Amino acid sequence: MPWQLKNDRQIWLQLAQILTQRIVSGQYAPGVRMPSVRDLAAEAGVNPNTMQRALAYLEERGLVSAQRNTGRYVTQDAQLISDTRHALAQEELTLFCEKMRLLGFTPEETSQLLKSKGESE
Amino acid sequence: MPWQLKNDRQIWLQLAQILTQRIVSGQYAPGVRMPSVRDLAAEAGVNPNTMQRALAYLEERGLVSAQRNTGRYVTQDAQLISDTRHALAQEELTLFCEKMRLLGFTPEETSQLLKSKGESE
DNA sequence: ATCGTTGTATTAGTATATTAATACAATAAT
DNA sequence: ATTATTGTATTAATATACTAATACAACGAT
Repeated sequence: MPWQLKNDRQIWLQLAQILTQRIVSGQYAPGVRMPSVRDLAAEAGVNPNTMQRALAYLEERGLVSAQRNTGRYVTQDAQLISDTRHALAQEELTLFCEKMRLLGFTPEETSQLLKSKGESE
Repeated sequence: MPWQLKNDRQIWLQLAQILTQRIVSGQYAPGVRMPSVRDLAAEAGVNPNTMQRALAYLEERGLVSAQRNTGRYVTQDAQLISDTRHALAQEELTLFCEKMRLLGFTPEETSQLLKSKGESE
């Protein structure tokens, strides 16, 4: 899975989002050890400090915890992961609907467009 | 309509997006004169240079055209406006679906969530 | 005991975004 | 003719993001 970073948003925010996605989607399973800060940074092509900031953000949310010398681990709290997943989905849903509304689409039209897109793939 | 600017993306990009939304949604009708750069900047609480950059972006797309001394006008090309509107909608749609996919939701689940949201409002 | 890896912290340097302060040419209004 | 407003351009200053280069303490592995 590539680290597709754009320059239109702060790098650490994008990193935090990608890391979170990997956790809630199960790509980083509960309880497993994550790659080291330096490895993740190298993989993503960013400075370790920037990756560290992203990881600190996840730590604030309880999604990961750092063991000072052995590494960093994904939380084992499946409920928290699930809650986070659904909260993020709702957030995306709300933002998407608002954008479509501002473009002049009704909720019905938006729903229809999404359905059409799904069927065409 | 407020100018709700965040600091997680470049200001001029946000301004350009809002201005575009106002045009494609008909809030700024085809052919009408827009407020001056300075007025728009004051209204949005940004520097005139920043607003100018956003407007230059719209001008590149042909959505507005500047009459050197009388002001700036929305294009009269209704087709261009319509095309832009649908292109932006498709773009939002694609981005949204991709984000939901990365969160671990299938297209069907995503479609269902959107439908539920619409019905609950 | 030594070495390497871990997370974390600090300081400085660089690049970029935004603001600030003007300036200018063109023209409509007076 | 003068004045005010228009879009546009320029230069400097400031704030912030990111990188770079280290350093340190803790601990497992050898």
